Amino acid sequence: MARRPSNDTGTRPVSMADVARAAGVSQQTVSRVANGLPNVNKQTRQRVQAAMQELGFRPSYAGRSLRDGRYHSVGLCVNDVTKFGNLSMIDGIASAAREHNCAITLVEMSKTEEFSLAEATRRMAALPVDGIIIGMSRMAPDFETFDPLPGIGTVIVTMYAHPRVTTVDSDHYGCSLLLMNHLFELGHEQIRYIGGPSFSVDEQFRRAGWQDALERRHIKPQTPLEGDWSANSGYEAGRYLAEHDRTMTAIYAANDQMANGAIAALRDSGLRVPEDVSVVGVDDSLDDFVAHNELTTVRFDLHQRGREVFEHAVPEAGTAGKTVAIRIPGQLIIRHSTAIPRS
Amino acid sequence: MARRPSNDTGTRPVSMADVARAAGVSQQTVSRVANGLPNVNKQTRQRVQAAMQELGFRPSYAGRSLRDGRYHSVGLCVNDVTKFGNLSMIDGIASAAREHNCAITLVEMSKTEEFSLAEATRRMAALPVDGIIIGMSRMAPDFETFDPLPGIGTVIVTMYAHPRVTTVDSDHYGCSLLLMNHLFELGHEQIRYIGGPSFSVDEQFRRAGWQDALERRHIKPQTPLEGDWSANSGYEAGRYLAEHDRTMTAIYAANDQMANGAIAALRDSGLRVPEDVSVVGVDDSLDDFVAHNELTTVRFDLHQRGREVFEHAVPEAGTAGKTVAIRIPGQLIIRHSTAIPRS
DNA sequence: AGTGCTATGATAGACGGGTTCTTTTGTCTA
DNA sequence: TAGACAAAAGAACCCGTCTATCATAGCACT
Repeated sequence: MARRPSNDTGTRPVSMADVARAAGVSQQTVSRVANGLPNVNKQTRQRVQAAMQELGFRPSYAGRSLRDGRYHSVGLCVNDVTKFGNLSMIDGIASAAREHNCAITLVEMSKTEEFSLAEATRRMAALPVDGIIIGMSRMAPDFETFDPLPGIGTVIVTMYAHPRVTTVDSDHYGCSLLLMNHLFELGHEQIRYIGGPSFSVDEQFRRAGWQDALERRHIKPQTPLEGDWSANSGYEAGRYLAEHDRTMTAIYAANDQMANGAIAALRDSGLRVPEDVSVVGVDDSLDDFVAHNELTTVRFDLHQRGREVFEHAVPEAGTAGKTVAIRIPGQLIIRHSTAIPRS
Repeated sequence: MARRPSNDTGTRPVSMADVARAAGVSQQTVSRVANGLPNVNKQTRQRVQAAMQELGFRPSYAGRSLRDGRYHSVGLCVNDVTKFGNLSMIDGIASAAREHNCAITLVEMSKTEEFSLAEATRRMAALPVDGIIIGMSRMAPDFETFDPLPGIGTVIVTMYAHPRVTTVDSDHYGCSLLLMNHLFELGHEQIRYIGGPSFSVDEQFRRAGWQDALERRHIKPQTPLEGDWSANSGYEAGRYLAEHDRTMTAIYAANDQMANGAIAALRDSGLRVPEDVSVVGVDDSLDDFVAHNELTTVRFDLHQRGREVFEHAVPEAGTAGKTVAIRIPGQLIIRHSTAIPRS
């Protein structure tokens, strides 16, 4: 096979040896100059620096990594970059990584194909990473049986706890309790739920929170509706509820986009928000897209989540070892889509 | 300094030599097994594979990269992951990279600090990348003087052409022409413009397209308004126009989010869309957030852009060399926010 | 017995940066 | 002028993978 040329005339990247030859010194002296070590004659140093400049020397990442066994990058595996959850994950982790002077090696799994933790780990492990982060937005078939690779920190971003892997996530269960308590305090009892697709882990926990909150108050949860996170699916669900449920006083939509659709549907059905029906969502994601955003929602601190994820995947100093499950609480943002129910 | 242990008891990753010792074979046999080469006895192969499994062997990325001189990863530098433009860039490039069995090494520059191409290149070059992609959403101070590093493919994602670097972008100028032609054909002439922040490169080209389209028809462009891409800024601009411009029959907002805000403002001002005023946007980004999205807009093929970017950054086979400037046209999506103007 | 094949080992080298040890050179002092 | 000492520079080797030889043993077939 065509190896890259090892002679001097080819396009092989410039190595320390090349610089040394050009400057008429040994390779170690070049190393000393490159790393700012002492014991180099001032003139020699300048000569070497000039040679570096001229040849366009840049140290080989591979050589350096091979030597010190670190890559200064953390692997992140997601299935679909564009989904709000994944995007916010990338953002949060990117800022945590930058604080540690670290890059992110991003692998997007096929959006269609079945997603297994073993496969994701296998692919990440073949890359230059000091830690592995896997976003598990839907339950992986091998979650229970999965064993992390020894010798490399692994974190799964999910609400599920795992006996052998640290998991971190925003508290998708707790956010429901925050919203439901807010609605309870206003006096709502008949609170319908519009959820995301049922395979979604976030959906499962948000829905469980809604259901548990009702049952704790001995209110029978009405059948939850299933959307696909989009505003249109929220609209359809809202329309259905407006026409079929005369007792409902509030809707909890599992994300802001569906909540926004639901609000439009209610208004198209002649119902006022919040006077007739209160609506809440989750994510606080509407601001850029909707003017005068009035939706009561829960905001997650995604940067904090990113930091937690990063620091458990790449344990800085002896922090390693214990497997934990971290749930980061959200913050209730009360706007004007919720009010005391009509009596 | 504390080197990682080179003995067998430490946490040093498992190497081929370790596997060879455990399986009682030579290192070459392990290599043959690892790479699926022939001429290995079936039983020996199994023994080696068992040893690999037990020790948890995975080939060293550094060692392999050092040898083959390739990293199978492409560097991507953006300033803010969450902005629509950057997100769509990551998405498009991720899918192109996956097709080439390649990862993305993502570096997010500080959102606040000044952004120079030299600095971005310097940081990317120290990472495991076969090519460098820089998203230049605002003009870099050193754009004119910038010289790409020799020996590594470099692509800047921007509308500006560069004499020594290949640049690729969606056609942010042409999209304006598409929309303006659509409005002209309907009979509009007084078309106001709501732009993004003026430092944005996308904004500069979208605005230039609007202005040129008008001037080609000998229509004097009215003062463009400046927003910040958000729906709220679009709302304010729309409100201002509704109150101050009685002759306007159409608004071109430089993205969908502002267009959505502008529509809300027009309706709050008692104007109908599209009967009284037509509104167009760019990006086709509303679908998830707004129910019954009726906005006429331009959609860009972001995956095609990603492919172009990727393939110029990592030229597969002798494609290298020529510096080009690629502009990928958008597609006009006509919905129901545009109509024949009131006479 | 000779030929040809397969399986494996031994050894070495390339790749590039960094560390350690050693040698050379230069300067200062007695 | 000799000895002490520090600065400067070089030589060797390691990290792990892969390949290129060459050697050797074993086996089957003619």
